Amino acid sequence: MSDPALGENLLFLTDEQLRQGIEAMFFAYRGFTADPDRILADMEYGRAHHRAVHFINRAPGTTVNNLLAILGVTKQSLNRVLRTLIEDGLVESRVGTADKRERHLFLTDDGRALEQRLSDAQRARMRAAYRAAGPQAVAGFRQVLEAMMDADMRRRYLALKESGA
Amino acid sequence: MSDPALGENLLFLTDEQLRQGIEAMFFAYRGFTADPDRILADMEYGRAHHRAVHFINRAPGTTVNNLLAILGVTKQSLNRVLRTLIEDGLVESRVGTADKRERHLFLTDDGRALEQRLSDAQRARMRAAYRAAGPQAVAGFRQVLEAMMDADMRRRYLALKESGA
DNA sequence: TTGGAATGTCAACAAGGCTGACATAAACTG
DNA sequence: CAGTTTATGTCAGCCTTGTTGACATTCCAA
Repeated sequence: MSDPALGENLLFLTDEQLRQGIEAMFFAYRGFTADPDRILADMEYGRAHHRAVHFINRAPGTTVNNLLAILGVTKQSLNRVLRTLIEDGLVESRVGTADKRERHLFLTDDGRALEQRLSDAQRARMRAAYRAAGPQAVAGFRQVLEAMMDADMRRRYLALKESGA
Repeated sequence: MSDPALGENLLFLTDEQLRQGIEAMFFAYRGFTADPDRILADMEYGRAHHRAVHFINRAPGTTVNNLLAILGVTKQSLNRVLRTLIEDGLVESRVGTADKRERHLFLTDDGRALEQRLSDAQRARMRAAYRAAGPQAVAGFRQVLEAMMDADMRRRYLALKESGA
């Protein structure tokens, strides 16, 4: 188990190392969501609205079904969130041209403004963490996260990554 | 912004890189919680129970107040969870000896059994991700996560890490 | 003895998940 | 064309897990 005479050094796979990684994920995710959460707490919105706005901004014109798959929630849950965002004029829903059953989602100017506020806050923390850890650590960070995803989520993540840059 | 003639290569700090990191965190955290969630779904328990059981196992005899601070929830929320765990015989609450106001929390044999099931599942995914990414990536992963935490959470995380190994 | 700390409990509420059932319109298929 | 499937929306209700506020108990410490 802890025999250092292995052909390869596998000490990073001990239960204790894994547990530390698990706890690091837990505490880090709290920090990750803390700043946008603080902004949203002053509004009638929550984390679910943030996620919707983020991915609509990321893929303008996305359909409801696509957003559903990315977010991994039910249409009822998403619809509740989208309805308020549309009512409040942050999101616009346009009937599809090719397929009129589909609704294509876009951020309005107000929606983009909110998205900016939220992602500025979240990126600021991310940037500080990246800068503190350095480019090599960041590469490792991304590798481990990708390996941790479910296969279908990894596909979606990689597709977004491609489309972005 | 994207001038490659900088003294240091800071391309890993572009908004696009940061956004990819943000999305990686989102998708990876879903994977991170998926396996324990599946186990808990078959019981009357949720993710909050998992967290409580995890940290009681990690620091046996911890007080309610300490657990409160680690989990970052209100005592009412935690109490609801603890009550069911105690009623179901998974957690034991012992009145403190030095300070009889305090309750010290311990897992029972049944509690340890559940903790094992949950952490085995979570560690299995973590182990696969670690193995796929390799030790150097894991080191970077941990560095970035630590830098992402709030300062007080980082203190708690490091204290746990010390105590563990 | 009195004030404050640690804990527990009751009540009420909100966000955001979920399921099930049903409606509508559009597209597809035989 | 008739029937089925798909995409979406909506209503109703439920669960978990977070919140606040109020109040009781117990006990330590000044």
